Amino acid sequence: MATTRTDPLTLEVVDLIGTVVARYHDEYEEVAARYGLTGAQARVLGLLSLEPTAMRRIAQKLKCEPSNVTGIIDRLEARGLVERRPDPDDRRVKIAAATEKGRDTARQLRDSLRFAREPLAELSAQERGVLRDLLKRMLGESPD
Amino acid sequence: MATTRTDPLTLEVVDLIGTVVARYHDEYEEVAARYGLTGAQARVLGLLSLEPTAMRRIAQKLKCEPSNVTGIIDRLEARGLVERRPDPDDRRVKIAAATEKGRDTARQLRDSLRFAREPLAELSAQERGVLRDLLKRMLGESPD
DNA sequence: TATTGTTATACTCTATAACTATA
DNA sequence: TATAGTTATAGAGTATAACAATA
Repeated sequence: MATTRTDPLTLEVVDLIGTVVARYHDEYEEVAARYGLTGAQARVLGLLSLEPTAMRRIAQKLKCEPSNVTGIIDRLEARGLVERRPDPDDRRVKIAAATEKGRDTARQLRDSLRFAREPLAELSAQERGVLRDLLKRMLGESPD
Repeated sequence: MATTRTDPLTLEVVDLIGTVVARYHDEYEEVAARYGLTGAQARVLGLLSLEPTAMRRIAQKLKCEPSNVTGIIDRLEARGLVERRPDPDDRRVKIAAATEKGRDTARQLRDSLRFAREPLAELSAQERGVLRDLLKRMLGESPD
């Protein structure tokens, strides 16, 4: 394989992306904490606010072991943000679903995440379009 | 304050940035694990490979409490990657420094982080320049 | 037999509070 | 008295292994 040269420009962009990642992550944790949630809890609640999901599938999306999901859902359920439902097709499966309160919280949380939105306001529509296209090409085609 | 409109293009870019953040984070953890390090340990080792740093300053850079740094440095020190040195100017202060083995590991680790480099190879030099400028404007002027 | 979710265990990261040795 | 680092403690996320219920 061809060695990727690391010219100064590439290194600068890599560094900028690192900064974006750090800032995004910090803000996500901070906003989650504002709602009394950990980052992992906020991510799961965000997932479930889109659609009810089986425990095992949640683990896949989080890239962690299924055993960990039990505790995260336990804590969200204890606060009335999530509930476990049986799967009518397979009695082994439990489906976690956001309650109405959970969906409310998820929406507020999403609205509070200004990071990726306010800085973008600095850019014109055309520039945002360019940024979109460049990011898309960086990320390549990898539908999850 | 003016409400930030969230037009479809902005939302798309926000989503793309979220994907970049997730992928970057996952790869960082995975590469660290390949060297038997946790993400936090790898980040600290990376810092110390650039310059020896007092415990308190490490906590500031990690945005965590100083008490946590003790354990992280303990574990890195137990593996011979880091050492504690006294500060000649203030006997309360301990300065953590990467050993030669630690600097080696940090360099290998850095070289293994292909994420932000290989995808950029998809872009021309001019496009990387555009991306750099857009990211810089997004991030604004905030020297750490 | 294989799979789903859970439990039990151990490790790391995290914040808080109390302690020590310096300043 | 204030500060740097540590220790003690508790909560949370993580992986691994073993288990019950179901397929």
